[in-house]
Amino acid sequence: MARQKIKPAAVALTRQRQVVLDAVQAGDHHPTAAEVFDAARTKMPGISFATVYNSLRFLRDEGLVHEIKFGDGASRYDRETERHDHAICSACGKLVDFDLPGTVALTRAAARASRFKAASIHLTLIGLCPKCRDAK
Amino acid sequence: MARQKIKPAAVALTRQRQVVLDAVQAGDHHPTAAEVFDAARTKMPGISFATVYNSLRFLRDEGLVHEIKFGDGASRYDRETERHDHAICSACGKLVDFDLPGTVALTRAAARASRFKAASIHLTLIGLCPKCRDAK
DNA sequence: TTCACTGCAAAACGTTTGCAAACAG
DNA sequence: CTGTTTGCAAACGTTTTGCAGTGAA
Repeated sequence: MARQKIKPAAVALTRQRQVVLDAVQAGDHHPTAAEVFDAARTKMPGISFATVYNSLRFLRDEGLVHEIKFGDGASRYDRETERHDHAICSACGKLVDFDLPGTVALTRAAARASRFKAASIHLTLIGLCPKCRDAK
Repeated sequence: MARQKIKPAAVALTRQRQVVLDAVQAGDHHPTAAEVFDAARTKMPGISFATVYNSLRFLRDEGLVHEIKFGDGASRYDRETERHDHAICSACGKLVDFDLPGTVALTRAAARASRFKAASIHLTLIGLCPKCRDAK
């Protein structure tokens, strides 16, 4: 299968993996695997479900995409791979990334309270997105 | 099916639901549904998988237990129903509850950063539990 | 009789895997 | 030729559901 480079010194990706990566990186959509599959299909009609899953796993392991797992069913995939936080709208389900300042101190406080040696911290806010807040 | 009260003015529970509730409340184990099923079976050998699941959903909806969903497979059930945070050991998988002081201010900061109207905030620390930290 | 709950088996869901064929190097 | 990746279908683990039967009021 043909490979292509994205950039010099970047990982070489197969066409399938490139298509999957593009699907995740298009928009700040946080698509599920099924949505990635649909998007990938429009670019490469023959691509299979298994390949999309395998590719997503590969890209996640390579650090090229971020997998977000909330309890609510399917994993979502995020083009943002740096540490960040999430907010979910309880009305419309919208998921947005945001960055909370001061997470270093927060992590230290959480480590103290839990008596764990902290590696990372995940913070999720449940609430109403601006649109749903205004709609009320 | 026989019912029994836990306390005056508390919800009346069927025997099955009581057994499931007991299984969750025994220890700070954070059992999965499958573990609750096993524990419930020792007290009531005939109880079915479906009934355990239905009971857990019922108890969760009634606010008697707390369901914790991390991405890693099965839901865990927590006897602690008040707001609190979780720490997971990346080495042994141990899950502990803890309480971070100052979450009101934290929620406000997260709401500001995300532009959401906050309802609740969930914080999870990944790291090493005391035992695994010492074992290194 | 009425209504909720149980138990069983089957379905549903998201995800992973076994395997043969296709491909790249 | 050798190792990797694909595509298909089938399997997996978790959870829910359809439905007949049981129990409580």
